[in-house]
Amino acid sequence: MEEILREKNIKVTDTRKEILRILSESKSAISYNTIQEKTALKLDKVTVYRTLDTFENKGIIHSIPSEDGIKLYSFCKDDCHDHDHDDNHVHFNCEMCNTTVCLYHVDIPSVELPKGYYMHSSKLIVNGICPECR
Amino acid sequence: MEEILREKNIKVTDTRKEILRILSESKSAISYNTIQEKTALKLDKVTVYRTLDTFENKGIIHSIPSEDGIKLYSFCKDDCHDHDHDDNHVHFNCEMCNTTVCLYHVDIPSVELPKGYYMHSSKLIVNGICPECR
DNA sequence: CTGCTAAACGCAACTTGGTTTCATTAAAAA
DNA sequence: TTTTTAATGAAACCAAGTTGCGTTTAGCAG
Ligand SMILES: [Mn+2]
Ligand SMILES: [Mn+2]
Ligand SMILES: [Zn+2]
Ligand SMILES: [Zn+2]
Repeated sequence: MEEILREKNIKVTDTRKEILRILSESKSAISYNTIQEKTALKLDKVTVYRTLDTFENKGIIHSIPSEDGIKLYSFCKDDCHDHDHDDNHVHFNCEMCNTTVCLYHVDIPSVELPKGYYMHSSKLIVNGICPECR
Repeated sequence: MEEILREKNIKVTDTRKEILRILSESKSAISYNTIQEKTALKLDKVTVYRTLDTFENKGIIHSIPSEDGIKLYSFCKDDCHDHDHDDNHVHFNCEMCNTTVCLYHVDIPSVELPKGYYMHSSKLIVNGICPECR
């Protein structure tokens, strides 16, 4: 776990290790609030948000906007580098349990855009019912 | 314009006509703030938000979450009814001019989900460069 | 091991998009 | 024209996230 931080050349601190641990143990993408719920430590709000920003910029995690506008965070599985994420997988949001998971193995299909439009990236969020809630 | 309101069985008011006018004249999806910028009337914040909610619930407009978390609103072109939108088109966000447009003619492709997942709806947002900014 | 320094932290205060409450007004049906 | 019900508007509120700034500390050099 600490190795991830060392690899990315950022200082190893308790807060960072803790947030990394929580993220790594989570099966779904989680919010700032969930991180606070899951920790026994006293984590400062600003530090948590800054840590998440750092992780995202370093390509350790990526963020997904939830249905209600708040940001969810999830580990990057593929090779993501500084500011260069490779996360073109589909996200699934369950309408029952209201969790969002990364479907790392489901790629976003390419679409035919009208003339003149050029794609850099895309996000596909599928809403429905997850296996657990079925 | 007023006819839309009558059809949906909601009262015809100046605020509603104005917001409807601004939305109908806009080429891209717009935010609450843009509505305030484009009106000469003094529109109350609460009323505007409530109006947008009403319009969305009635199937007159639909909302798209922008990159930075705020809600954008755009006319529904197809047959949308109360709480039953039929807006499975792609949205395009231009990274240069930072506008989001509905690509009404580009359908969201279907994806093969892992076993146990059931889809109700999906949202696909493509980021890139629009024709004007090319 | 001991400084040194840039990076990280932490508190308070702030910003912002959006909502709640509740009293007042007005559209439109009777 | 009256009545009813939906819509409005002002104030206060809320929650997610940010800014400013002084303090601490990880990790490197000596
Ligand atoms: Mn993901
Ligand atoms: Mn649209
Ligand atoms: Zn579920
Ligand atoms: Zn553009």
